[in-house]
Amino acid sequence: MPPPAQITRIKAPRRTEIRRENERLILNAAERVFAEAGFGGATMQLIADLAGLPKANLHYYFPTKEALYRRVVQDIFEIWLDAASSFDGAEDPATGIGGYIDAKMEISRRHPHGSKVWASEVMQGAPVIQDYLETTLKDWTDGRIRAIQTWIDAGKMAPIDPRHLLYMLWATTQHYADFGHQIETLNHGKPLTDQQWRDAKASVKSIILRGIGAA
Amino acid sequence: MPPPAQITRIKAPRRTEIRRENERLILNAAERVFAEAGFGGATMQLIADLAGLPKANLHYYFPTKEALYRRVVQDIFEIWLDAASSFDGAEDPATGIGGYIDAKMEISRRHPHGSKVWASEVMQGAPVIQDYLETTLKDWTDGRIRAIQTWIDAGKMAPIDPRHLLYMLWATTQHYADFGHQIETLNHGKPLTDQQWRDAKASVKSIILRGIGAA
DNA sequence: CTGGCCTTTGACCATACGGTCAGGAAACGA
DNA sequence: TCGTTTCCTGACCGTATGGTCAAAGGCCAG
Repeated sequence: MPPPAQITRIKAPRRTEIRRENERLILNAAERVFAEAGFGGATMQLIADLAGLPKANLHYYFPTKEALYRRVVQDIFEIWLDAASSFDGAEDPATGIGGYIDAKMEISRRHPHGSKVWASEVMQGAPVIQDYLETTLKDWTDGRIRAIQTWIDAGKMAPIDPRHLLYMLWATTQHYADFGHQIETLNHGKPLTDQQWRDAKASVKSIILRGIGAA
Repeated sequence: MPPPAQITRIKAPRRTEIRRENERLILNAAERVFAEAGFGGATMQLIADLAGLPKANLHYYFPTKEALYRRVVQDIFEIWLDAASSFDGAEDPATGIGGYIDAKMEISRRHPHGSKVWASEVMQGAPVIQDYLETTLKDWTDGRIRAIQTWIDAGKMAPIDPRHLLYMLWATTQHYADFGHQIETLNHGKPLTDQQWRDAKASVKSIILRGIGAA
């Protein structure tokens, strides 16, 4: 019979510094490798090398490759959902949707690997995050559809099907991350400059806002 | 020294019926498996099972997994480029771009697996078709940009950056294939009906054509 | 200093994968 | 029918991968 260890255990985790640091290291490496090789093509050895840790150490922090992958996808999903704040509380579609486009374009720029992992996961039928699609994403989507419908009913924008508008917003903004390599190739092999990113945002906003009659 | 066999060899391939049929079988299976598992996650065994052939038979027609994959990607690229015909010879943007949207949406519907394979390939840095991006795709893109610019100069549409317009067209239309699973999940788990596909096409065309001032 | 926990890691294992090959079966022209 | 080419396939092989483990190393409270 062990002594009453609960008292000690109940305390906040004692020394999470090393753990936090190493998990961050591993997750960063994993995000990149999963994005560049897909789940099936990624190897724990590759992730370990990129993180600068021995492979066995990865399994100390994440029991399986699947667990690590799941965590990467979840992290991205969080970031992605947070962009919704731009949407909420906006009086008119130009502000709400324009802000959403800006936010999602910024995510595509800052987290291109994450976006790719997400895209791969969904393309393959969402084997690990199907439940998220059915619950969180569905609720989120329903909410925004209602918001858009309110704008339409108030005559603030044209009567567009809100669902297809959302798909267009997702597709267009994420394209700059997921197909960044193609865009870079068509840009003389160079990444977009600050100015080019501004142009991209402006072009997207211009077309869509005018397209929904909210310009 | 062998007898002069060249005379026989020079003839058109004698019996291609079986070969053609089996290659088609294999390519169809491969397209699906590569789409659903990615290159790294796909196995020759899986493709063989889906094609209804023993694994060794695949290697008779396609020497390596890479060769098979390359062929799948090339086939998709062909189909994808052919949609350009809608673009060409159109007098005004509504016809040209509208037709292009219709054509690409139809491809997303008919070849969702191919679109996914293409997307994965590009997302992973186009390791096998980088040369296509730099040559064929670049030329194709430059040509369409000129066509769009002509429309702009003729006052037939608003002065949008043609490049970003193209990206939006690609992103939006391919989204219905690449993220088809997500769309299906948000559609009560059911694939889009004929009517819903018509609505999707109409919505996309409506927003974009109005967005570029060509409605 | 010391005891206990967290962390690290090289060595190891079972499995699954891409690919090979030899020998046989069809298919076809003559 | 015969000879030649194409096609088929079970058995096999080397390798790489995800994961395990036990022993060592480090860190901190008491």
